[in-house]
Amino acid sequence: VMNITDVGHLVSDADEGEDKLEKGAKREGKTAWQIAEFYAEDFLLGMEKLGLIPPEHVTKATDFIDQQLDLIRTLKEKGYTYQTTDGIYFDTAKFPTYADFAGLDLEAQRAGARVEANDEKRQAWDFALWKFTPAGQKRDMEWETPDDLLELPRFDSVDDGESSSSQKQSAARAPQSARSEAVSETVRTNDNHDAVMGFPGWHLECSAMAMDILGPTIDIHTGGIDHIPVHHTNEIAQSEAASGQEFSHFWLHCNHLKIEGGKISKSLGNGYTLQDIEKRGFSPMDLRLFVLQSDFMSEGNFTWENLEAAKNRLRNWRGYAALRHQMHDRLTDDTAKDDSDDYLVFYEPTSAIKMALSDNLSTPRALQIIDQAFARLDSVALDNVHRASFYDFIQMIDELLGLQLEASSPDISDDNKRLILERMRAREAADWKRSDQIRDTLAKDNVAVRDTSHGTVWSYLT
RNA sequence: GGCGCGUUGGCGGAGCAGUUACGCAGCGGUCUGCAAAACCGCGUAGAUGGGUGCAACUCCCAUACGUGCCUCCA
Repeated sequence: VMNITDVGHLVSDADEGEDKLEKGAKREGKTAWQIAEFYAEDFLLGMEKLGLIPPEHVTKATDFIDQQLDLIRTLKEKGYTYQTTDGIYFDTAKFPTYADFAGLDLEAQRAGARVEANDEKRQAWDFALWKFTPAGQKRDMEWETPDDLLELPRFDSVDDGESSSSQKQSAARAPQSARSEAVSETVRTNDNHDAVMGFPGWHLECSAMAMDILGPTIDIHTGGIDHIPVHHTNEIAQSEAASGQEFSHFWLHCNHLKIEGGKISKSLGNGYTLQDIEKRGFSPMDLRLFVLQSDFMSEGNFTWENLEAAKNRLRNWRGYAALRHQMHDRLTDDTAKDDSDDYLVFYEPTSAIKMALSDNLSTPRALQIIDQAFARLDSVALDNVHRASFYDFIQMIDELLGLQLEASSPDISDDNKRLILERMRAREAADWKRSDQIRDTLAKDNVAVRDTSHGTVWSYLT
C-alpha cells in the first residue's frame, strides 16, 4: 500500500512555496485538487519510468476522510483527544511510550526549540488529528466535522460577525461559488445547522489507510529517516492508542540523498527532476543503478559525474548480458555443472546476490558479486559457459534489482550477424580494409565488436 | 540554542581490529593488423588531535566540517 498525500495546506488564497507550477496554476485559476492531481500523476509516471513495482493499493488521503474521522472517534472515545479553538489534538501524555520509538528527549528539545508554538496544546509535541478551517476562510479542501467529534460549545464562529443565534439562518452558507465541483460532491452538507468545516491532521491519513486496508498490525512500514521523530512517532501513538496493538513489526528508513555534497532543497532550487536527468542523456535505469550503489541507510551524494559512473557500469553490464545471445546451449549440462576455470556455471553468484540482499538489503555487496561474476566471462570462451545458469543469473538480477538488463540487451539483427561473420572471413583473409569498413557499419547500429583470443564478440557502443 | 547521524583513494562506495572490496575515471606496460577488450602494474585511502590494544580505517574521547530533526511540512 502506498499513499498519496493529496490534502495539505493548500489554502486557496495562500501564497507560499516557490513552485512555479503551483503559482502558475493559481494564476490560471486552478484548485488545490487539480494541483494534487497533477503531482500525483507525475509521481506515478516517475515510478513507472524507474521500473518500481506498482503497489496493490495506491491510496489518496482524500478518499479516506471517513476512515480518518472514525479513527478520531475511536481515540476520542478512549480519551486520547482534546479540543482547542483550532482543532482536535492527540494528548501524548496519555500515551506513555510516546518518546520511545525515536529515543526523544522531549524536554530537552522543547528547551532548545527555535520557535515555541504558542497555542492551547497541553504538550508542545501534541499533534493535530483534525484542524478546523479558520474563521472567515474558505479552503479548497475541507469537510464537515461530525457533531459527535465536537465538544460543545464549539469555538467561536466569527464568519461575519453574526451572533450565533442568527447563524441558523445563514446556514445556507452563502453562495459558495468559489467551491469547486469536486469539493461540493465530497462535502457532506447539512443544512440544518451551521457546519464546522475542517480537514485532517497530517499524520492521521497514514494510520487510517494502513489500518483500513491491512488491519491493525502491518509487517513493514517504510519511509524516510526524517520521519522517525515526528511522523512515525505520531503514527504509532495514534494507531496503537486506538487499536491497543502493535502498529508495525518492522520499520525501514531510508537515508537522504545529498546533491553536490549539500542538501537538496526547494528553496535553493538545486534539485533535479527525472525529466532533467533524461534531458541530460541519462536513463532512469542509470539513476536506479546509481541509487543501488550505496546502502539505503547511508547518505548518498548525487553528482553528474557519479551518475556518469553508474551509466558506464550499466552499459558494461548490458554488454555482458548480451553475451547470452552469443552462447550455445549444451546438451551435456547435467554432467557439466561443475564450476571451474575453464567452465563457468552461474548458480553460485545467483544465490549469492540473493543472500546479500537478504542481509538487510545490502545492494552494494550484490553489485560487487555481479561485477565479479561478469568479470569471469572475460577470460573464458563463450562456449564454455553454462548458458542456462547465466540466463538465470540475468533474470535474477532483474527480479531483485529491477535493472531491466534482459529487456535492454536485445539480440542484434540477422543482417548484423551476417556482417560479423563476413568480417571474420575478411580478417582471416587479412582484408583489413573490408574488416574496418564492416566495423564502421555495425557502429551505426550501436553494435561494437571486439576480437578476443576466443573469437569475435559483440556488445553495445552506448 | 537542544537532540542525533555522518566524514574512506581523482569520484562514488563496502567489509573488517592484523589479509586485494567493488565500480567509474587516469597513467604505464603486455597482447592485438588496427581498435576495443582483456591481462599486469602504478598512483603509497581512511577529516584532525588524543586515547585503549601486541596491533586501529575498524573501539573510545575531543575538535572541525557536512547533514537531519526540534513547526499545524508528511
